[in-house]
Amino acid sequence: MRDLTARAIAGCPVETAMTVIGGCWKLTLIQALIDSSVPLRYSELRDKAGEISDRTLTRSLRELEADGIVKRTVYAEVPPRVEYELTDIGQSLAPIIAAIQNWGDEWLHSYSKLSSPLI
Amino acid sequence: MRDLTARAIAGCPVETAMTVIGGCWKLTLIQALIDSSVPLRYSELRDKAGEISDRTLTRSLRELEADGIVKRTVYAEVPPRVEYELTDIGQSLAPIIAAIQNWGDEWLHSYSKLSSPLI
DNA sequence: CGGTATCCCACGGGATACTG
DNA sequence: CAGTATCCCGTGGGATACCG
Repeated sequence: MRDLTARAIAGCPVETAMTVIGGCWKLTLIQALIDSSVPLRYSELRDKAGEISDRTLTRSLRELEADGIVKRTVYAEVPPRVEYELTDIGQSLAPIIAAIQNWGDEWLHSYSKLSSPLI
Repeated sequence: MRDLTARAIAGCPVETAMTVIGGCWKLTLIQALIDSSVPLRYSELRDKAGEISDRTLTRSLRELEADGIVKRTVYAEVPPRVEYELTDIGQSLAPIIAAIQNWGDEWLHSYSKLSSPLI
């Protein structure tokens, strides 16, 4: 990827967005938080996301936190509890994700028509 | 990335879309074709995209073609001429790209407020 | 003009094991 | 419970050189 800070941020907002929400899991995690509308714990996110590995889940969440998309709250309890929720700017991704989702459906239909059946 | 065929296509349309339009250059190329509204030649796309390498440009275009997003037309002339244009499903990405672009702008503003100035 | 070929690197992501 | 640590691999993308 072209240097995210120099090119994406200075030049093209599309690339900025793709950098921030890029990586296959991030939209999935954001979607999970949108769906729940209430803060989710680490293990809840892991369950909802599917087959994500702990390492990838942690890294994705930390990047989303660093980019201001999610808010991470640690409760000093035993056993430990950590909750994740969307920030305002994170919430504002909802319509985009919905649009991408619809387009993905459309694409799938048109694609399966013009080529041999998938799988 | 989780196997694009098995998981993305079978499961989640968001991942399907991200697979098809993923990679940092694809949206940029699609955007260029949307902006022009007339077929573009290879060299025109290269100029509009910015600093893309030939190899990456060719590969991206071929993938977009394989996924039914762009149509590639070769004219048997000397010197050779190849034109690229969006398919219908490719055109339908326009609102999504616009949405992503707006979000990228928004994010940039909110982000530069909550952290130290970029660059 | 519109590509290929070859080589190389960075990084997202998985697997496994371990911990405060 | 919510992670870290370590290792490994596939792929996107750049650099350079060459071709019909």
